[in-house]
Order: sequence, then structure tokens, then C-alpha cells
Amino acid sequence: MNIGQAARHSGVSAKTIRYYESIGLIEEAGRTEGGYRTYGSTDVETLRFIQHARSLGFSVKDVGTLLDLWRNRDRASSDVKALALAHVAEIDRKMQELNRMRDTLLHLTHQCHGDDRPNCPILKELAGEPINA
Amino acid sequence: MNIGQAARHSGVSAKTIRYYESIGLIEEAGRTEGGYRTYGSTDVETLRFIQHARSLGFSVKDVGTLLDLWRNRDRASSDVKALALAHVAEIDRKMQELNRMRDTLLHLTHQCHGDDRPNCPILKELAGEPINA
DNA sequence: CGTAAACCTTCCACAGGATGGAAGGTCAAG
DNA sequence: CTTGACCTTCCATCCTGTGGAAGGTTTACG
Repeated sequence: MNIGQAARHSGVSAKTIRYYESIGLIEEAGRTEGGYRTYGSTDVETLRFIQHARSLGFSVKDVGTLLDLWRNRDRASSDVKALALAHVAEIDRKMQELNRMRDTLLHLTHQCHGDDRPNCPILKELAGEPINA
Repeated sequence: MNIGQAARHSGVSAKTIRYYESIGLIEEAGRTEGGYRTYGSTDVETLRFIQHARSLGFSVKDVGTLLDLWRNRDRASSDVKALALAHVAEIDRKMQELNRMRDTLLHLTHQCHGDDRPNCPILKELAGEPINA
């Protein structure tokens, strides 16, 4: 099948499939006489795997590792678990950071009248006049 | 003062100050005879403002808007508040997304023995063999 | 005065993770 | 044969910086 079909079947856009090939995440596809890339069902499965892992926030590099583990029947499940847990830890870190921002912003917006008057505690705080710190 | 001093006083690296100048977020700095950029206390305050806003996750573009609002004494605080609340909404969206990933990953890791055996539910799930969906 | 260290300058490249678009080739249907 | 969908490559762009090279300036000290 062509790249367009592969894209539709996998949920990865044609553009992105070419990109993944260019960075070596997936093998170079076979070509027709006319130069079109060709894909089989295994390729589509691989693309789906990638798509799924990416949607869980794994980096492209991690996805490469996961693909290796997936294809290597001798791998230990502990390797996969470690990668997943490290990723959870990273997610936790990001969430804490977002939460910190959120708290501060909500605190500031509560202080702000939000009307036509120019007095704005948010700007004051950003400028370094702590309102409540 | 030189860019290095300004960097130390503001918490924004010299490299990043030049970058902010290059993208027009801050005005072009004055220069000494030798071509060195010079900064005053107002510049440092502006840089601190930027640094603070960035640490709250505002995009550089939003920081530009906030800077305008900060310098424009006639602005309405509602404008600032709206920007902040829109940003909170964006943070909420990201946190929900992260939470979704986190839940799925934790669910998967709980299913995974994490030992030397190759059987790994995480990979199975990524490959599209739903364990529990 | 000489020179070394610290600091500054510009410019280019790279990171992640794609996406947009231009210019042009190929394929299938009518 | 033409049309239109689809494909190709290549370059640019998004975002927010950071790293490093090659070279100029300033300051301090002997």
C-alpha cells in the first residue's frame, strides 16, 4: 500500500511517516518502480505502536527503545517497566510545575478586579512587588 | 552595566538577553564605544518581569503583551486578567492530558511483572492488544 | 607597557517533533 | 489524453533557547 493508505490505517500522517523514516525511527520503506513508498500490514502495526506510545507522551527516542524491546523477544519486561516508570516520574514533575504555576496564577487573578481600572496586582507581582509572598 | 551584570541582576542569561533583543521582545540596548551593550536599572527590572512571567509559563508572545500592558498606564486590568485566565485554562488542559497519560502508564506498569521474563503487558498494549480497555 | 583573564561581539548549528508549502513526477479513471 | 488524486524531494517554520567557534575589548596586574 501507498503512504497515504498507511497513514489512514495507522493514524500517523504521511508527512510524519516520512519524518520518522528520515530520523531512522522506522526502516526505509520499499519503493515501487515509480518511486512511491510501499507499506505492509507489519509496517502499519509498527506505526500504530509508535502512535500509541507517542500519545502516552513517550519521546521519539524512548519510542525507539520501546520498539527495540518490542521486537526483541528476549527482552526483560523489567526494562520496559523501568522506562514507563521513569516516564511517569517525568510526568509527575511536569504536573507539579504546572500546578505551581496554576496556583500562583489563580491567586493573582483572584486579587485582580478585572475591570476598567488600571490597577492590576498581576502586573505588580510580575514586576516584583510581591502582593502576598 | 554590561550584559553580564544585567544577566546576574535579572536572572536572565546573557545569551537569552541577546535572544530577546533579536526577536524584538526587548528594545535594542545602547552600546559602548567598543560595541558592548549597556543596561540600566529599568532594563534589569524589565528583564526580571520577563523572567517572572516566563516562570509562570507565559509564552514569549504573551510576555510581550504583558509588557505592553505593564508599560501602558491606561490599560484595563481586565485585559491582564483575561490573559492570565486563558493561561490557566491552557495549564488545566495540559494537566488533564498529563493525568490521562499518567493513569494509563500506572495501570500498565501495575500489570507488568517487571522481571526477567519477556512477557510484558505494556508492550502488548502499545501494540494494540488491549489488556483492559 | 605588555599580556593574560574575563568579558564581550557576531554568526551558525542544534534540540524536539513535527508541519506547511512549492515544484514537479506518477497513477488510475474516464 | 486529460484530470485529479496522490506521490516525490527539499526547504522553511514553529518555539525557546543553548552551545560553540572565531575574534574584538576591557580590566587588572606585574
